[in-house]
Amino acid sequence: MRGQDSLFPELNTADQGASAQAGALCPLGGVAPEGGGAPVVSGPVLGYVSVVIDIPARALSEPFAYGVPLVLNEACQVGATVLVPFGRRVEAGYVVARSESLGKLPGAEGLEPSRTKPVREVVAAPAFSAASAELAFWMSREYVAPLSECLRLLLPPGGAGKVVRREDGSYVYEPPTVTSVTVRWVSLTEEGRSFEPAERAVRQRQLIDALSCGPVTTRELNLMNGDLSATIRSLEKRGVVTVEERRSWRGCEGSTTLSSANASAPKELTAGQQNALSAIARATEAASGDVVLVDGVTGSGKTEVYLAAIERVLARGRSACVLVPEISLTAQTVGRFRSRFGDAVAVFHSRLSAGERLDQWDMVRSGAARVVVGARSALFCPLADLGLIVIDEEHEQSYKQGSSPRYHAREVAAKLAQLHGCALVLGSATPSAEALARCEAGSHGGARWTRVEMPERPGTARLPEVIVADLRREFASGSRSIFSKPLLDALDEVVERRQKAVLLHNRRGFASFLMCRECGCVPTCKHCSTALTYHERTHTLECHTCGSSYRVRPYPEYGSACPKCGSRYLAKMGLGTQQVEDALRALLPEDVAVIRMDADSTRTKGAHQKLLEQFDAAECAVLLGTQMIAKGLDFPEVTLVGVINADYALKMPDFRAGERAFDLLEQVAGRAGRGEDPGRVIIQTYLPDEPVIRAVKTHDRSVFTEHDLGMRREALYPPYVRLANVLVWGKDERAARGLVMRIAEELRVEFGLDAAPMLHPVVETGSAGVEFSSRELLSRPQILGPTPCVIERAKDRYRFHIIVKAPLGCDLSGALSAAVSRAGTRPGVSIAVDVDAYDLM
DNA sequence: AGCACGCCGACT
DNA sequence: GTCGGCGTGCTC
Repeated sequence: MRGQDSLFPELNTADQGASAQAGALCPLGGVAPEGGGAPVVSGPVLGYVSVVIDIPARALSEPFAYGVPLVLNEACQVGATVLVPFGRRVEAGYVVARSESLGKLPGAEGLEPSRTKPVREVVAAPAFSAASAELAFWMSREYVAPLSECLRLLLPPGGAGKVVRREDGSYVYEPPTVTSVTVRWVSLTEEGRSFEPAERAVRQRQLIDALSCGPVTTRELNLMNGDLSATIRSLEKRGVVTVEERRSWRGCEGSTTLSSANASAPKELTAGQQNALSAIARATEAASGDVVLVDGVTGSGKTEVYLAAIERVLARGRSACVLVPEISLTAQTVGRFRSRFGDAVAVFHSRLSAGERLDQWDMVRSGAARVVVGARSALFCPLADLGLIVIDEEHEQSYKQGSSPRYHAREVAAKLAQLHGCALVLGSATPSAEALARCEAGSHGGARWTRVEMPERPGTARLPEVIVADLRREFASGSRSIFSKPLLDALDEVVERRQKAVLLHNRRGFASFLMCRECGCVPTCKHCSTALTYHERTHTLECHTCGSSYRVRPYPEYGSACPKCGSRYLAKMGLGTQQVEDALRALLPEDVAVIRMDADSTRTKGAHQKLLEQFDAAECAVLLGTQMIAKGLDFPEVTLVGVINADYALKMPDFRAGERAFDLLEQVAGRAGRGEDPGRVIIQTYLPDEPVIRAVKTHDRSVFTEHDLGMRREALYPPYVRLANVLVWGKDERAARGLVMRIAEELRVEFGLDAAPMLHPVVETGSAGVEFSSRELLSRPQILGPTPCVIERAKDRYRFHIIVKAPLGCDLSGALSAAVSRAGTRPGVSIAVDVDAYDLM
């Protein structure tokens, strides 16, 4: 049974469903002719509801109207899950609106009441509010996604449950299997406090002692003292203790020894922090979804600003939602919120089990938790009276969902803030071009966007010195080492002074792969057109697209052979973290701890935290890792940060690569010099003249942003245009190609384009920035493609896409939706529409 | 999604 | 003549 049953006792279960059906048959009469063996009753009706059928199909993305039978009057509320007759079947659906008359239900205005069928059964209590339903409608339209998919985001974790048809033609609803759990708590009664056990009653003594500081669970008692259940029972009978069954709230435990997880309020805020707080206060006053971008250098105390702002919101009896990128959602981050707000904090992240998630969600719904800290999906949990939304590291890619509904948390949060009339706070040391452009403009989508700067670190901490190590010069001088001279010297110094260092080895997009030295081929997957990555431990080539695995060995191992020409000379390319680790161990004295943090070493639960605690506890240590170490770590003893090779991040084929590289370098640089001792950053690169590198070196973001924005303006990329990606894939190449052509054609019709894209040269007049004398600005939408995707084939499906660029004010979603629905469907061919796409491959 | 309706080819 | 292919349209 679900935990929510206590809230909704009259509902649910297969038996009740069947009896409700049988009961409904007799008194009301008017049995409909058929309906999947499920007689439909038309009887007195207490108004109508809009129901979204829980089938994620484009064709079903509009709600259907149903009557509310007398018996379901109370239960049939917005947010409830219901079973409804649908065609000759019965389906689950979600109530999104209710009204006394059909005319007042949106979308059902002209509907004949007699064509309406009654709701059959209510199977789950309301999970979302009318305001949340409105958000789902907006998302469905904005992201061209089925409404049911958007509504599912709002359901309690554990999912939607499903409708099963029985042999006899009847239907039953099977609720999700995640259940709540209760724990038995033992406590001393008032009389029990003065109870003195007999001298020889050792067990009773133990029990009383264990309970002296407050209630303890039976599980814990038995664990610490051996089986005490008999003792508990006898003392309960004598009125000394009571046993109480209480709901267990999983996902709340988990402490950390990390000192930085403690977040007692500082005595004094910096000028920047106070400034930010008053901007947030103004946005809150305005109550119209205003946005404040807190643009603060790493270590400037953004988290303290969030905490203080949340404190104010809680004091007014409202709640707050904090989004944090998945990778930095660690014990450290959560600890800071818990140490400030205690049990009022609920947490959502992907590492929680289904049960933990359900309990955290119920804590929010019950009102016990009024602060939520989580990944992007935390936006959809049922916080009542939302007073503030915070998005930390606003520029992070992970805020864009990669599967339908492909929403961006920043945009959804902005909409949510408007719906609730609360403020949205975006925090970043390296804000996205989108956020900066909106603040520059002053408003967006009817809300004010304000940027506040926090250029100073609190206390004595200073921004670290950044040294760029030119690898070309290192190479020219004959060095073949992973570490340049400046980095070697700096490492020596750290060891000598018994301090700590962080080394970033970001090899994303450049994992090891094999290459044949005779024919130059790089082995690719049979089912996909991607290069296979080489895994050292298992001697396998693995496809990261479909997961296929091929046994192979690189030269000089016996049995190595090129799959194409059979040559034995398969060379390993690329440098793994493990190799860097080996080199470090060889280099450093034995008493220096080398801790490696990457996807491999953090696979098991809690490994991430354990490694960080090791680093924290060590006297002198080097932490080596992939980008997961770049964010959020706060260790004052770190005085050196090294980047093994910055170029991997710089040279990705993506218009946001620069932004991401800048963020990564700026973030990892921010790990240095957070304490008393000054920090130093050494960046190794073959491209020292890149604006990204120059900007990090000089601590002057404008060096990068001016270059980046100029590039985006010229090449027509966001924030100057809106971008969408339409993906079409299928096993049958011709069918997929045919459909993508059809969609492109319909898009041209929609935008009134003939063939070639239209560009309008705009001459800049009277503005200060005369950098671009003649700017090419988009005046009409542009359609690029259709073309085969960069990954032409994945999991045996042929993939095509269309990229659409549209002027900022254009109704891109509407056009895409219309074009896709007119183009229709083909069997075995799938379509994904990605509005404001991040991944253009 | 799933199911009916509907309009053309090859089978008892 | 009927059985059956899957294209099109509808489900409150």
